[in-house]
Amino acid sequence: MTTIKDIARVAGVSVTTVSRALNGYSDVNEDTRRKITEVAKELNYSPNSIARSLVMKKSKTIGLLVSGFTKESVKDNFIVEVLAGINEFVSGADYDLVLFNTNSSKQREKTYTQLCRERRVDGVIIQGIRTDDPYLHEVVESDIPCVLIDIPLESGNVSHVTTDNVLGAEKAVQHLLDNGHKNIGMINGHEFAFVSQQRLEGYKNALQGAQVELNTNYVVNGEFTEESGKKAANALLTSHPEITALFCASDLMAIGAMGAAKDLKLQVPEKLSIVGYDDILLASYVSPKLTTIQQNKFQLGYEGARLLLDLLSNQSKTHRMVLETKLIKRESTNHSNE
Amino acid sequence: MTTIKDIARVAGVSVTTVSRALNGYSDVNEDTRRKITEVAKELNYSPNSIARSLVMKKSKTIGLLVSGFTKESVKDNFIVEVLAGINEFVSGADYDLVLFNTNSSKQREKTYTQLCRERRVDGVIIQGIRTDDPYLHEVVESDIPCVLIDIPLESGNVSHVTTDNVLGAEKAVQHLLDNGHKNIGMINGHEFAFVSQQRLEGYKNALQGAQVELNTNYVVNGEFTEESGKKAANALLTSHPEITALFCASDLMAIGAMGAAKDLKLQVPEKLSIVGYDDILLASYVSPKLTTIQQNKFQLGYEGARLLLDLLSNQSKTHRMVLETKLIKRESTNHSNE
DNA sequence: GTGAAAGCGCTAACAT
DNA sequence: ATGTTAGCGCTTTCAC
Repeated sequence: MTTIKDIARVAGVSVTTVSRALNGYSDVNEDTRRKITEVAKELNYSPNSIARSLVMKKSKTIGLLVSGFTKESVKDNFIVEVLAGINEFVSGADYDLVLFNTNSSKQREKTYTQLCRERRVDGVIIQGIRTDDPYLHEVVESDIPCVLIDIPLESGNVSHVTTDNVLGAEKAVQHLLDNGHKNIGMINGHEFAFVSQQRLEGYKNALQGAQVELNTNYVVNGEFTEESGKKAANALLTSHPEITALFCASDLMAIGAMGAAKDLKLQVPEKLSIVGYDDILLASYVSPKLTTIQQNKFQLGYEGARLLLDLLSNQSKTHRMVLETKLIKRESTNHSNE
Repeated sequence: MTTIKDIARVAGVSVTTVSRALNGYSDVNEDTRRKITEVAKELNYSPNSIARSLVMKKSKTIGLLVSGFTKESVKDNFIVEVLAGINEFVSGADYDLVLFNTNSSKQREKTYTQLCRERRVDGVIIQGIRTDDPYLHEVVESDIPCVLIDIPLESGNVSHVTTDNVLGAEKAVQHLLDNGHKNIGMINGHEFAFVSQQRLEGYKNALQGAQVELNTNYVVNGEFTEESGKKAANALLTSHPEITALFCASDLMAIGAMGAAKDLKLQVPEKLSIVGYDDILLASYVSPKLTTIQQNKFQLGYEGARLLLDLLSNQSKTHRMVLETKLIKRESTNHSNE
């Protein structure tokens, strides 16, 4: 591997000059620069970013802490889409991404903070980590600049991006109410996700706005997965046959609920309306196609990356970004027959 | 940020001793080691992997060159699953992954080789790159250890992992033949993927084995996408109404073909049998559910990572790994009515 | 406009 | 068992 030292020798100049020439400084003679560039090409030189990082104390990398690159959780393409958004923004800014092994099958010995500090990432984007994860709080409270996705925390060096979950859930339930439904069940996610609380709040808001009394038995928790949604729906529909509509806090759970309805011989949407949340790819492929609340996952990643880079350049105007959601009416909801 | 120098000062030893103590060398007094570990913890020390990489000339990172983290190509979860497999294997071996910006929207100025050399990745895994990509050949011919996924090239420092595409395609077509189909069309991928050639070969083999004459007009190319599959199927079925079965080189194209069949009022599987390739998530959610050739994407990534680490440790027994595929019979294929 | 020298944080001979 | 020293490849004062 050739170094600037080699170039310096061949070009007959000092390493300082080589460094400056290659980095485009203005105080170097154009002839010298040309010569140096030429020699660099000749020797097939590649700058050593590691050496540079060491002296500059910046690695030009941003860490990615996602739980979900496991075999199981591939079903919602949520992560990939967010990643695509991050990648898109970051690639314009000459940063690379390092993917941390959050979900090692081996016993995890290092905390997220350690991971970040050892690799000397300039910042980190965190997604899909449960709020009861102790490592999460450690990294948030550390001095590492971080952006949280769907976790509403802020401070000097932490920003977050999320969608308006309260309003999103409200839209979903309002849509059901508009269709004449009164007995509306909710299948929420687990309690260790902020979005769960928020979507529950939206559910309550909508009912209240329509003067429909809240029946707490109508709300059950799943785990955001298809299987858990199916189980929850089954339990709910069996014990409360008067329910004519279901709002699910994720599309995957909604799809599970559709399965439960099928088992119970409840036609969707004739006998049971279902609205999901997320608008994952699957939503428009299942039949009936799922009515859902769309959130722009790509944008979530894109804006998250933007917030982080703002943080890194100290030009952070805001530490918080809330994106809009949209109701996508498809085939799984219908007028109530009651 | 505290350094081993700080630790050395506080503990009253030299930096060498600190280094050796922290790295678990045996030639250090246990009392000294205890003292040093203690001070390290006290000072909240994190080793600087960048400094270490510089001197060790190993970065303990492996690069990931995938084309497909774009907004559009999120549909098949192929990439994520492979990634999950890579991540799983690599995490057991204390390597981190760096994701390169292959598909920058900005004009790409650096070749893959440059990307890898600058970051000093120890090796690279390449996936989803078209065979006509000039950068691909450059990196393969470079001295960077690399593993190719679904690109059958080998040399001293390049291995590859793939599935048995010839046999896979053969199984698919054989299944159709077994069901009495004679006029079997094929929607292949584009010519810049090795798998396309191989699957075509499998198609031909199966026909030949059944003494069915090859009609080259029955084979058309798509782009592996749903839209292209739809278009290709439409053209094929319109110009050759005698076709009763379709073998598609990807599930996405098969789903597109199902759309085309619907438009043409051809019932699947009653009037038209369709078999796909990949077994992506969508395959079991569309209706009718898609009969397809399953390939284990997770394993593809897992074994790819293994091959790379073998390469890096010079213990590479083999540079080639071919995984088996499996026919998954679902609802999109049926006996021919002819 | 260019160079000499110091130093980023670490490891690894080579002493002792 | 521990310390001294050099050096990985680069950037950056500071001097000329």
